[in-house]
Amino acid sequence: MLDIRLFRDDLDGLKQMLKNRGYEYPVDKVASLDEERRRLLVEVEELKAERNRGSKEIAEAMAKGVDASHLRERMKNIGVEIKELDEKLSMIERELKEHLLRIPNWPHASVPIGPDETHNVEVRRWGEPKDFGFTPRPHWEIGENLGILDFQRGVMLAESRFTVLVGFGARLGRALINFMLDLHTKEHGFKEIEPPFLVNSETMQGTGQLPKFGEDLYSCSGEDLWLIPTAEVPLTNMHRGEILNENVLPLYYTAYTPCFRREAGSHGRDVRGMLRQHQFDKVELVKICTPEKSYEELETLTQAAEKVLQLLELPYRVVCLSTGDMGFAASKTYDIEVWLPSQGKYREISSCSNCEDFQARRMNMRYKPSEGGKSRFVHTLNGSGVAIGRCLIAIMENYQQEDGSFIVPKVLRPYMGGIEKIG
RNA sequence: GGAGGGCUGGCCGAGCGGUCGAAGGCGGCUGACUUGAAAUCAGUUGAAGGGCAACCUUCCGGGGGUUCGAAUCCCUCGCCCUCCGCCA
Repeated sequence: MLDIRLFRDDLDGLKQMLKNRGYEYPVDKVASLDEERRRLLVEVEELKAERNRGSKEIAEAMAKGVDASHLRERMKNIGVEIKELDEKLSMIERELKEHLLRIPNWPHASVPIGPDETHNVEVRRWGEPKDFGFTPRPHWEIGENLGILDFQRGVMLAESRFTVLVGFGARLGRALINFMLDLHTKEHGFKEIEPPFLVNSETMQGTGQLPKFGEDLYSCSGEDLWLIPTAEVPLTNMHRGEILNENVLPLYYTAYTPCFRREAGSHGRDVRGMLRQHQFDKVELVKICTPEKSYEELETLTQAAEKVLQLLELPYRVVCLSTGDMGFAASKTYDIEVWLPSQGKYREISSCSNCEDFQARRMNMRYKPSEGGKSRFVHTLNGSGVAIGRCLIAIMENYQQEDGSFIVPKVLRPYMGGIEKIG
């Protein structure tokens, strides 16, 4: 949620910002609603002040035994007026809030301006794509041949975009989860959390999934519960509505959770294999910090995610998303893209964002500065550290051998009972 | 699912329909004492919105109602606790 003051002070800047993001929004309407709101507020507050004075007078008159019926009559009329204005006001406030909840975050000045992913800027590369000496197979071939990925049964049990991991496939997934959680808790200072996988709509609104993106979520019929599309949702909402002491900041949280996404807008994309699933595992990283530190924290958050790929010895690159490619809640996002030999492309495996105070404002999550003064909104950041399924794909493809087997990365072997090769 | 009890400021906790944003305590902050700290004493300390400001308004789980006036009375929803039932 943006600060309503932006609609008063920088309406033109706001319009340009939305244009950069490829959004259309009637911001003039929002600005005039805000004006209307303030006009009504002044009006109704004056009446309330009068009623408060009048009520006090009535109390005093009654104490003295003086008749106050004429005053009561007048206050009664004012009461009716107040009620009407209050109703009008709360309608406008609801409408205003509804608008604010649907307007995306303001990108940071350092974000490249452009309509889509073609304007993303590569920041750095790590590792060298391997020269195989044979045509590398896609992960679905490797996985099916080894009997560790079962796509048919995924469809049979659920529907398309569900996969069953079998035997060493399942075990490798579990190894990756443990490896990543150990790394982030032991080396990067994150606290491990196991949050609910279903959350209520207020929580979904806090991070920005609702009200605008409900069609991307799975919900439970007859209950106000939604399946989380990422652990970012429960982790970031951990302190919703709280005023934190500055000395507890920054907070670093990590969690393994499954993630559930309808993938409503991606029919026909990545249908083959398990690159894009309705359910996938992920280890997530979340930071809650002061505004002064958040961009520094974004760099170290991204580096923490990169460390996973470095230890797994998977080639990757980091790109800074352009205004048109960024998510709704983000001010700045780095995507980490891992090399997929079968596609000859780098593909997203992690997305690290600074949301500044956009989510904090929705969640009303603030901190009390140590040096005193008014409480301020915290900044929130999140990043995948990293997606398990896509990591599994990257390992199978980058470590594949000509005979159809693949090598287990060294750092994972302790988690795999010492197994060095699958197949 | 059944029965009962509760929800008040950062935390704990009192509160008669009017002078209650709310006693008291803890915590925080400031000062005194101290070489410093602790202890002690004194003072101070909620949030949001509107306004240049003085100031005004709102907030006692959410919503609604009664009333000139609601933390206080009524209705409703939510959550928490205790007991019973069921259960990994």
